[in-house]
Amino acid sequence: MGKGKFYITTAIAYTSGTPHIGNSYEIVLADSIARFKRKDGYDVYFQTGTDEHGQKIELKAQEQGVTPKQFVDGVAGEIRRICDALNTSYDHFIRTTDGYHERQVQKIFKRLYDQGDIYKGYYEGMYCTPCESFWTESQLVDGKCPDCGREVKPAREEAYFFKMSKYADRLIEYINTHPEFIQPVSRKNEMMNNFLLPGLQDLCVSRTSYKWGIPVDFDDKHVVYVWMDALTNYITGIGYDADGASSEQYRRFWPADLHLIGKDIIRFHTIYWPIFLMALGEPLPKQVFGHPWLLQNDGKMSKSKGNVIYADDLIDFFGVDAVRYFVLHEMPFENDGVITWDLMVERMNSDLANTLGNLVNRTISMSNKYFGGQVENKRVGVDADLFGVVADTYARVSKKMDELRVADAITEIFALFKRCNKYIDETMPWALAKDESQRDRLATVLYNLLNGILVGASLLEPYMPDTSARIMAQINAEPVDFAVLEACAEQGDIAKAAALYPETNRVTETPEILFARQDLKEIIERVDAMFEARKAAAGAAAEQSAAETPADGIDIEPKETIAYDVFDQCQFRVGEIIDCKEVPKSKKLLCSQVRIGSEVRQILSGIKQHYSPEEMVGKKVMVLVNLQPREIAGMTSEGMLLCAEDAEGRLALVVPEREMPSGAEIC
RNA sequence: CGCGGGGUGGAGCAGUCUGGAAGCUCGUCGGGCUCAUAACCCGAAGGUCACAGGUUCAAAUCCUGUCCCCGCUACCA
Repeated sequence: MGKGKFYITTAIAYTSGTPHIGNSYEIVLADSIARFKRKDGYDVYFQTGTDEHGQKIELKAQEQGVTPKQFVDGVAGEIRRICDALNTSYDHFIRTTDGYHERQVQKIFKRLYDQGDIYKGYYEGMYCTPCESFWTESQLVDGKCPDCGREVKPAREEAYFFKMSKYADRLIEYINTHPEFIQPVSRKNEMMNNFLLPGLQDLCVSRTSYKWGIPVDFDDKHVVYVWMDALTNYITGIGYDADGASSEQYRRFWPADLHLIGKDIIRFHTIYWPIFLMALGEPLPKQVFGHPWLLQNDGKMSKSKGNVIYADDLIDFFGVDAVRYFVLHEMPFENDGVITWDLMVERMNSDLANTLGNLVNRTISMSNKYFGGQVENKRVGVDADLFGVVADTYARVSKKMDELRVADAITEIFALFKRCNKYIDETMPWALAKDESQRDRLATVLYNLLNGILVGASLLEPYMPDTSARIMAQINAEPVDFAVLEACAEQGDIAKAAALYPETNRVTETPEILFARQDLKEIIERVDAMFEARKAAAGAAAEQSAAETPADGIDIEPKETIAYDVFDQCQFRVGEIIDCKEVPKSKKLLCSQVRIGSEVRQILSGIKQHYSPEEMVGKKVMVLVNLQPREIAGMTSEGMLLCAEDAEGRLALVVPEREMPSGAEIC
């Protein structure tokens, strides 16, 4: 009876900040698949969790003045709460700071080192000493550090590397013989052409530049590279042991049947992860699906604007199931989907309230009105078309789910509800009710509707579990087992599919509204109010943090001490801005004409967000005049205007404290 | 500037791989119905499938070139 096991994972969420609705989409998608597979007879294991190491988190924690662990505890808790709020049915929530995971990562690293797949070498690149950063040739700007613009020099640093090249051929072979491995297939060629076929470079799998990671236990200067740490969650979470003492659960569920991930991290999951597994001698996951993104359309999302949409907001406005319906329905297979309040309201009203909610409501009303809530199947009349749809929908949905086309699967279910609505108009129960001789036909019609709703609501359970349960309560029935629907479909037993509703049951006397229609104008007003409040809160927080800044100012990274003659090489003069324009293609640049003594120079500055061209004109400012001219955004800049910058990145031009002529030397 | 994704009736999309009568949802207009959440059902209008060439009996679909839009990135002297 069982169909075997099904192990599904989401990517583990990076705990650098609270996820917005676009990030939360993945868990809902995974949940709908997990729930479908469970109902479909599989032994499902569904894992999600959080990825909690790395430099970025170390920095964020530092900024907030807490330890990295305190920081990730907060964010991970929040992420888990959101997963729960979205009613997702994960079996295990793994954190990469969990003890069992960290121990296994260390063991795995040691084992790969012992067997020669990981070797100690040197990371070589261009190094910027003040920034403490390595850069690749392609990242350099004019051969200089892209961050600070200073000289970089070749440097090498001890690091551990993984011999990717050793396994590349085997991976190419695997990908070629398993066309279903990378989904959508369009991604497969990208990986092959860009990484595998040109030749895989060995991967640097340790870091010494930060501490917040899993230490390499035999060389504790190093921490394990975050991706190696993160990817292994898929096996450590179900009991893998690098020394061969893996759990029974691991032996049952590995390899994973589906890794659900965002399209941006396909490379890690289809190249590095399989190769790590090969090195460990473990089988490869059966399928990796890189799903598209759910984007927010109405203006750029940003915390300072206060218009980021979180899962919580949508749940407040529309309820969990409407949110689940929306994100699943709006996400096509290969292209990014869009989320707007207009679209939410439209889906809510036309699909959930009108098509589904109203169907259930009118059917129950009529059942009560004409038969006191208990409808027998009198089997009078011919309703082949309706029966065909009822009997067929499971197969259609199932096929779409096999292709991971969840949005299309839901559409199939709603096609059934639409067919039921049409059936009401075709049969006109209210007309039948006026003719006593049609009483059995009337009962048949209502029975068929209840049966159609039963089947549709049963199929809806994986996507909208609460709604499914609410419909069941209203029609007083248990969800139909998928095995029954499958059997009907396979045997072409339409008669059975048309008689699944228990006719001795009585529907509720007081049908509640499943989904209330929403007024777009009202929603928009509430949304605006919410965003305004948030914006104000963000502003207040910023002010408070500014107020908290000590009166004696801010601290910055000190530079090396320099000799006087180094300073003396720089020539600063007072310049008067006589004209200023925006650089059209740039978000940051203003182009000023600056009179310095008798000459006029063109100077570009990244201060568009702080000064308008109008207010620039007439200012006398401090100019570094003997800087080598440079092309920026297609224009020449002959010098540099000097600014002070505060902790929030606000800029202020440096001007002479009392009136000075243009061209005066600053020394 | 680099990389990626797109341009199909008013809006959002499918169809493009494997050429063969241009489809879905929403909106609009007209009609029907009154069981129901001003809901439901039917019908209509509306598209030179971004543009220009080419291949073909036949192109939204294949080939070549061009334009435009979006995301990331770069530009902060």
